[in-house]
Amino acid sequence: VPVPGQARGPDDPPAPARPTLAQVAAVSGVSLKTASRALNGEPNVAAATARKVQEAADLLGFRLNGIARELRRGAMSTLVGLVIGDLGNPFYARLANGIERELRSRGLQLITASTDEDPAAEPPLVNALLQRRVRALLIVPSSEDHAYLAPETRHGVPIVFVDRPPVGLLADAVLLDNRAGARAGVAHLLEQGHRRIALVGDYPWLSTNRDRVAGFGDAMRAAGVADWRALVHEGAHDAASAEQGVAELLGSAAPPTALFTTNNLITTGALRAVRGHRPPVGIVGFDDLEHGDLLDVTVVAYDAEEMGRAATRLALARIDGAAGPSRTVTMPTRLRVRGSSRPAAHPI
Amino acid sequence: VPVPGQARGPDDPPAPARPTLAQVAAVSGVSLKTASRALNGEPNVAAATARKVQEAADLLGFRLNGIARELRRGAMSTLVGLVIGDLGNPFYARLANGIERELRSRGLQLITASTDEDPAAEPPLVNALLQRRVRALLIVPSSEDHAYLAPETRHGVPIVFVDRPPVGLLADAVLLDNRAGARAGVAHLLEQGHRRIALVGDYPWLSTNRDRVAGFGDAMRAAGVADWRALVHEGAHDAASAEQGVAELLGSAAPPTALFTTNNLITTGALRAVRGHRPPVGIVGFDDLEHGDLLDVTVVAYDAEEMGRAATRLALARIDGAAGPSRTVTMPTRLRVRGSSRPAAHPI
DNA sequence: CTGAAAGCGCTAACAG
DNA sequence: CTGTTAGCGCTTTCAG
Repeated sequence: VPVPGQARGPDDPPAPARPTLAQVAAVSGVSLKTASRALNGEPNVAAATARKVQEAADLLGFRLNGIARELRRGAMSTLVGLVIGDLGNPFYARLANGIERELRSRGLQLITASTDEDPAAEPPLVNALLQRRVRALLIVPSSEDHAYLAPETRHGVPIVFVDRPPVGLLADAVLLDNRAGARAGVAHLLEQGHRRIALVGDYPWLSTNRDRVAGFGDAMRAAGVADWRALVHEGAHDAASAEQGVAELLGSAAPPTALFTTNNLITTGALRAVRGHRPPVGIVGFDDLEHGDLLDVTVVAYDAEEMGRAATRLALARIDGAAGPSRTVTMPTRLRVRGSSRPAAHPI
Repeated sequence: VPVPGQARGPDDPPAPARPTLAQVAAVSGVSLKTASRALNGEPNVAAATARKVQEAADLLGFRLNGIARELRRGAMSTLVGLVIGDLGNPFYARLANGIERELRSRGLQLITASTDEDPAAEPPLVNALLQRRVRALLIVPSSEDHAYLAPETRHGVPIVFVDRPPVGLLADAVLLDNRAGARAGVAHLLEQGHRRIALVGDYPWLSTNRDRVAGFGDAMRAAGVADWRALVHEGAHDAASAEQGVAELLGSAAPPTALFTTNNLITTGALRAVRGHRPPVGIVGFDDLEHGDLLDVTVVAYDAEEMGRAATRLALARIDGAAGPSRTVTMPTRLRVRGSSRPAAHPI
């Protein structure tokens, strides 16, 4: 219930201009600098003066202008920029969450820009963030060449790549051990007796996808499946296209007995497609799912939030002046075996 | 592969100070203002001059200082602030995604701050955002009194409340029809023959929870279940506590035959607790789940991303000068019936 | 303990 | 088409 007299809405008269420090100083009868000192809690201000200034500030509804302050203090904000695909993808959301948490502990704030995975959208967004003088930049790159960022690193803006490595640029990065993770997941399916394992993958130009396909190949070759390339089906980029792709695979002449899906969205689509299918189709997916336990699906898991934190720590270290060569942190994955990788119904 | 000579890393010598517009002007042999015009694509600049300036800028690695620009242009940024619980919750992530998309179409950028649902964390975060002179503020409030924001609305910063209404303040808001949604969900369970339906709820002081409990009461009373209050179990705030709570309920002397869970996290916990339980326990949950279709769970659904967009539109309208009384947009919910609300095994 | 002056990097007015 | 002057709101010298 709104408190009459205190509460008020957007219906009231237009905005009076915001009071400035000069006005606060005038009202409280001190100089600009004294007002500044008082409001910033600096020492060497008489208690009575400080109180007077504070009262004037409250009366006027004064709020320090952070833009002016930053300009004066050297045009460096307390903002850290993040460029990602889209926040709607749980992976990105968890990543952003980890980053935000780590930043918060340092009094920094996160500013997010989404590319929708459009490579052309990346440079303008990065540019907008740099223009805003972000303290550091975290990027899950969608573009294929990052040489355009070189002038920036030269001016001391730390840039950290997350999930996908930089191309044409040396920079800090936090990556996953995609190849080993995929290899372990596929090896597990092979151990269960599967041989005709189809890989359902994302766009082939994504480095993560390439590495996961490579891991798939490693495992298949090791198991003596020579024609594994014929089992690779790339090009899905969301749950819907993955679902359709898997449906087609299952309807083909020699359907796979198991699937290796290279990311969370594709796994979701695949799960939809195989629902109720007889005989059951084995599945191992890369990326943990929101409800992976309830869906009883075997996954190659890792801690996306920790990835975000690790990337942030790299950036913070650079902000703190850490020099030295660029570092790459590779995060491990862990095979989380659940019901979906059940023994093949019809081992060959 | 890094391109030698172009690529470089953080290992190189310390950051030369960033060049300013004055330096670009000096190098290209024009005045400050001409350089400004050229770089901003303003008219009335000779093509040759523009080129010269651009070259100097590229050479120096010049990047316009957005902070100085904003200060000069009136100390109003192109930032919109969002204060939410945490990005890790899929609901918040979807909301943020919708907001970000809507903002992007207007060239505005999103800055996010998480409270972790801690009421005390809210005011400082809001303050930090206002100090940064955000163009508008979107809040999913966790605090219980928003009178402290009154001075801000008076200075023309549009504030929009999302998901939960403001208290002690008149402001625009986008809310859900929680009560009707809950009523419909519970009515559906009643229609399936359930009578002993337990509500598993969040903290009782959350307005959304209160409204959903009220809707539960509406439906139960209408069905003649007088002692419905005894079936209300509030206080869960995450999946783990909900799981434990439900496990206890199911182990009690007179276990419920069905559950109404008041948000996504609680539904997840409940699903874990009832897994494999005999006889099966009916479930209707508020909030759609990431994999609701695969989990075959009946939910009271709504479009969280659209909620974010609607809230952003309200804010944009105010930015564009819309006056008038504060508006509240109430978004409808939709009962999405799936398998988990199966007929009661033992109707009373 | 307090104040006056200078200036962060840029753009808005006004001249030329 | 181009240049000069002023000043956004604040903090930082440097003097009292």
